[in-house]
Amino acid sequence: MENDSVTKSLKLFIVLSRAYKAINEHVNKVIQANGLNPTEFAVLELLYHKGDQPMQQIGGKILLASGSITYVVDKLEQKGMLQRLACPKDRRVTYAQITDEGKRFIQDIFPEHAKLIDTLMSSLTDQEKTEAINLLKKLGLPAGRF
Amino acid sequence: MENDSVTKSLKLFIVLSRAYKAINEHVNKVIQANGLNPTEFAVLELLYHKGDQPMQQIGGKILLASGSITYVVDKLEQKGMLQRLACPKDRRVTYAQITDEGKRFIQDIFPEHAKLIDTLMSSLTDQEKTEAINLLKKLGLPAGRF
DNA sequence: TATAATAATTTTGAAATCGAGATAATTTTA
DNA sequence: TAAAATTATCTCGATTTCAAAATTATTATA
Repeated sequence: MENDSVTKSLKLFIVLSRAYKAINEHVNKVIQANGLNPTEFAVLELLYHKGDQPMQQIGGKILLASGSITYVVDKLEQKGMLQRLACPKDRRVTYAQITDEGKRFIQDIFPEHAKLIDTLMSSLTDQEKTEAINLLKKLGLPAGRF
Repeated sequence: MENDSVTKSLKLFIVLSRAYKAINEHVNKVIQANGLNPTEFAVLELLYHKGDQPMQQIGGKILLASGSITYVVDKLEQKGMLQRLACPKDRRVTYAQITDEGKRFIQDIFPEHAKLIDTLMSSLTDQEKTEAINLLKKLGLPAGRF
């Protein structure tokens, strides 16, 4: 049938959404139980693993509007998890930098976070995870560029 | 390495999130360009494809808090896309039913919606889509049950 | 049959997100 | 150099969402 391709794409869209939501629901619960919301966690983890970031960049990586970045960074600053740092070279730019308290938080949380994700993924073998990673890369990279 | 499994799970979580968000971003844009938000579209599509639903059930299928269902159903009702229907057997229950206008809307939109998704998925062959569907099913179903 | 427990929906107030516009700084162009 | 365009951040108002409590209806229990 000629529209089999479309039908299959729709099916893939549905299972992709379900898998993402099912896993995320659990992950978010644990994050929220630790006093942050998913966006705050995403920002903090970004700073922890990738170092200081201009506010701008954060929006691009976490997929967040500029107004929302200001809001989330405010929240994390109030909680003592990060601090703003003026860029000496370009006075329009503000860096967000994780504090020692923020680092401790991530260090405390991350093992549990990683373990939960591994558990949620345990229905796949390592081989299948590799296949899924490759397929999803092939799917996600071009879609992000459209 | 013993923690390779965890590392791989984390990697899979990241590419899954990216693929989902990249695709969804585009899909949502088209939906919003047609005057509904993604949640409203999800509810309407559910009613179109699965028939009348008690408000309750909608929340379970779309993953939405009960207060939000009331809000979204109000919105769709104001737009003439659905109507509330009292359940004769149990007066606590209200069904949501898509109207003719709602049906026309979905019929108008759906081909474009499906085509967009097919385009966004076009980096995979049909064979790869089938593999991805199977892997994501295997991943999502158990994760949903935890 | 009362009473209590459960269930479905709605209301309410707070939090999160967006988009558009404002402000300030930098870069490009004439 | 001066004006215009671009860039980064922030502010503001509106929308969407959630969580908890309120309301109404049903079912189970004493």
